[in-house]
Amino acid sequence: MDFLKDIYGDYKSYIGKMAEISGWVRSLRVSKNFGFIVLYDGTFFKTIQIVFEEDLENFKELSKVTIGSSLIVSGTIVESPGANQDFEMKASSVKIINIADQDYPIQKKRHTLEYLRTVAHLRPRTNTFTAVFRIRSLLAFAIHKFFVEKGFVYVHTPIITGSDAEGAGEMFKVTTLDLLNTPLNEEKNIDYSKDFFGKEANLTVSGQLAVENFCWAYRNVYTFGPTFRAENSNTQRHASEFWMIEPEMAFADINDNMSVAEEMIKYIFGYILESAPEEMEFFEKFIEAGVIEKIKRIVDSEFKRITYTEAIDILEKSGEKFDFPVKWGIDLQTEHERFLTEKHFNAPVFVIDYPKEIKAFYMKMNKDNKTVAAMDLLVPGVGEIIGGSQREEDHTALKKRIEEMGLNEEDYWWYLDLRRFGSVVHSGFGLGFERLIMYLTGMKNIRDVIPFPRTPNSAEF
RNA sequence: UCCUCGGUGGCUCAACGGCAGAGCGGGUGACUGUUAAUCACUAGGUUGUAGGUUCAAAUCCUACCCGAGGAGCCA
Repeated sequence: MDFLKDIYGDYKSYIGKMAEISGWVRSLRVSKNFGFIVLYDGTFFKTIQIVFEEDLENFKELSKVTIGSSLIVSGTIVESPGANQDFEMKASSVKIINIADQDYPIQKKRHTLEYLRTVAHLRPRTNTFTAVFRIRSLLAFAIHKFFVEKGFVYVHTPIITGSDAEGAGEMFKVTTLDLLNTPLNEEKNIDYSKDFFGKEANLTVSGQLAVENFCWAYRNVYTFGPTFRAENSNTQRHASEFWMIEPEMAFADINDNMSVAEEMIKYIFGYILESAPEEMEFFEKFIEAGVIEKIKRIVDSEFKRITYTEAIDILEKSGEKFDFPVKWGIDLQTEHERFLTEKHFNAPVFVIDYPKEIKAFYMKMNKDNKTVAAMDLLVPGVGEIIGGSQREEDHTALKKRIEEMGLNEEDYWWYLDLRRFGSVVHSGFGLGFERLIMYLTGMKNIRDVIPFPRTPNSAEF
């Protein structure tokens, strides 16, 4: 068996030689005495054109195969007289493996992405999705490669968490209790001591608190896995199940944090440009004109770094009319973020040192006692792609913050312990894997970069 | 969750109170190099669901369901 990946790698050495290819029909055009089949074999983004003539014993049968059918084709690789391909295969025999039923939902025409979501089991066969999901795979590999090369240790933080205090959003409950007959305690609340884990359990919303513990063992660590948010958010950028990359570094402050984030983005983007040129060309042509140039510019550019206070200043002086008035202390709205990254800088920009009131309890208090060492990375088109911070490493200060935010100290006993046994300055961030894919490919909806997306009211497949 | 727009054949859409249509796809046939091939013929519909108004509803009204865009929450 020969593979398109290899043939495309050096097609000239195949010219005039026999080859055998197995794959699926993407398109078929037949005349009286000959026909063309466009075949993909899964190993490469590009397809091969099979030319077949009436001397084939199953010519009649073959000229009736449907889109999606599977074939094994033997023939000679020849230079193609056609304009759209350098080479093609002249078939000497074609074995029909399976003829797709004629109601195959993927047609030889453009479908809307919304329609393709309703046939998510079939959409990876289309050009768009075959490209998206190959990029997704390569990107995951590139992330591991980057961190491993830098000496980070990959930590598998739990998916089911006994902590309901990760502080990043609504959680999905994990239970084996009979929902029609839940045991109640004396206060008439659900008695979780009777549940599977003997306590309340949830799907994780973030691996951060867990991964921080491993910092004290390996210095530089990261977790990369699925996370879950039971938020009823219906946007192009949110899903109920998504993947996050969360590095955490000991002896690293917020500046080190930004440097690693920037280095990582550049590294993985460079990796994709190199390893998936065919897919990127496709996105350039059909999804977002200019996307390749956009990614190249990121790889070569210096990310901007401004403080929240400077950001507010820029927004106030911009003369722009915002729906939400700008004032020091507000949380930046989508329209503000977009203005900064798309209009003002037209580049990725780190915004740091946010007011403590609008950020999480574990973030390092700055000397001004008003702001914390938080950082968000904003990118054009997608908005917030990274959220991170330097962590509060002082035991007393962290306890105080937990109290101030009205949280329950007991829930954080092990997290607080880190600050008692060899505490150090440390920092980390969370990167939305899907948002990264969206930015790279130009795909506009998170549902179209997840194989089987989960969103409110939608868990088909 | 809120605001806006939409739901008509397998897909993409038209018809916007008065005969439910087109292109693509499917089927049948024609065609000696196609590239989303081309050409001819043909089958295919309880107009998202449930009510209501009307002589008459895809079209107007009400509720619900589903989808999209925007907002909030965030990654």
